[in-house]
Amino acid sequence: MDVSRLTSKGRATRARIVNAAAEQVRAHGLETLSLDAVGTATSTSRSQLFHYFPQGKRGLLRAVFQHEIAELTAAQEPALHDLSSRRSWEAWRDGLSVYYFTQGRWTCPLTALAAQVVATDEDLSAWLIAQSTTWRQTLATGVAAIQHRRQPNDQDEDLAATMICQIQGGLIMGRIDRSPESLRAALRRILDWIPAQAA
Amino acid sequence: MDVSRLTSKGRATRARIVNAAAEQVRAHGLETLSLDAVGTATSTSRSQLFHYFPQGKRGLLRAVFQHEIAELTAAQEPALHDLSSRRSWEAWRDGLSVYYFTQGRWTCPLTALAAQVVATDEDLSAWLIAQSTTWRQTLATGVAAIQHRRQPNDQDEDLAATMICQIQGGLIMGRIDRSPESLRAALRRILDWIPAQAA
DNA sequence: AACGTTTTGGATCGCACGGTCCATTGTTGG
DNA sequence: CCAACAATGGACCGTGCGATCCAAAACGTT
Repeated sequence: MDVSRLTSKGRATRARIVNAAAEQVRAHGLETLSLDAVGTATSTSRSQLFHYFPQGKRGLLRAVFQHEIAELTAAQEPALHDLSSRRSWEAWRDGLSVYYFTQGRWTCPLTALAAQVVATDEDLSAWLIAQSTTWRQTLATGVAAIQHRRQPNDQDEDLAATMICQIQGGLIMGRIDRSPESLRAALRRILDWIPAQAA
Repeated sequence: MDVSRLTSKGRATRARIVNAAAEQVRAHGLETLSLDAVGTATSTSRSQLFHYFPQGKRGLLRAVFQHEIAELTAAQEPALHDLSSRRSWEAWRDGLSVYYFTQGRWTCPLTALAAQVVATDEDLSAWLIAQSTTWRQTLATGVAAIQHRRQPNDQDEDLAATMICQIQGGLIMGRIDRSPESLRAALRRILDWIPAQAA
């Protein structure tokens, strides 16, 4: 689908579809996402869906993931790209907190969903790997930056990975026992690992 | 299904079905688990499956989860119930390592699967919550024990939760980027958090 | 106004898959 | 040896759902 060829009306419809699909996924997961339901929710017909997403459900799913990850990334800006001070790290963490706790995003197992699709969609899988790698490297750069180093070393990478794992673990455990506490705890202690800023 | 009424032959068939289902889930996830596939793999007919699992797919799934969690628990024994020494903690961690890294269990997102079913099966969900709570409490007791205390306090609980989150995060991230490295790293540093044994 | 393109409606197909049912074969205990 | 019950085979059904297709309406452009 060549998005640039779309009329503004078309773009709006497409966005409506993506939003509705994302909402349904957030609420009920991937398995129960049905094209019919999306159509009903958006008052669009079958042909529209396949018009905007020639790859069908798979294409729609890709759009949903892009949508969600874009929001996750946006929530961390602008701190994410200047993690050289403690204050900046705190801003980053607060951004994440807002993202996860407003509109109940902590129940949205984005990563768990990702773990599902990697088995069935090779392209999407590659894109997701790239995204997660970028995230980790950005954080690692931040860990290096607060120590006045420009290039992250292996230890920084490891620490960045730890932080991400901590968040993801908190998300998924919270999903299981239906409490935001694990995620909250994870975010509470996530800055404990990073070394204090050198004077 | 009253298991005690089963003939030894019947028990064997039932076990075969559960094993095959567990294997398929491990390999391809929940979504694609089909009763036909299980039947083919085990050379059993439709009626057998519904004979042993009157609740159908849902019942089969419950059995699969029980099966998997039993193995996870067994892998941590006997250390899990005497975590009063550093050596014991190491034995525990090594047990987990063996469990996850032999027969490629690190790709089996047990918890991610659990996160899926909690939405659809209330009973199974409750059971899973109980399991995870028990696990956390057992670890918390261990954290208290190595400090010569009998009762875990909130801090011990928190630490136990952290360890579990770390493992789960490592599992799911590894599933996404298709590398056992995150889990390996998580297990490598998991004992760093627990306080040194008092002299 | 006229033509090409985009957007929309909706009927229809095909099929995978969970579940039901009935009949047949095996097994066990009195 | 013979009931009673368990174990097995396999046809059959309903349906949810992704996908295809044929048009028709709306829109923009000259």
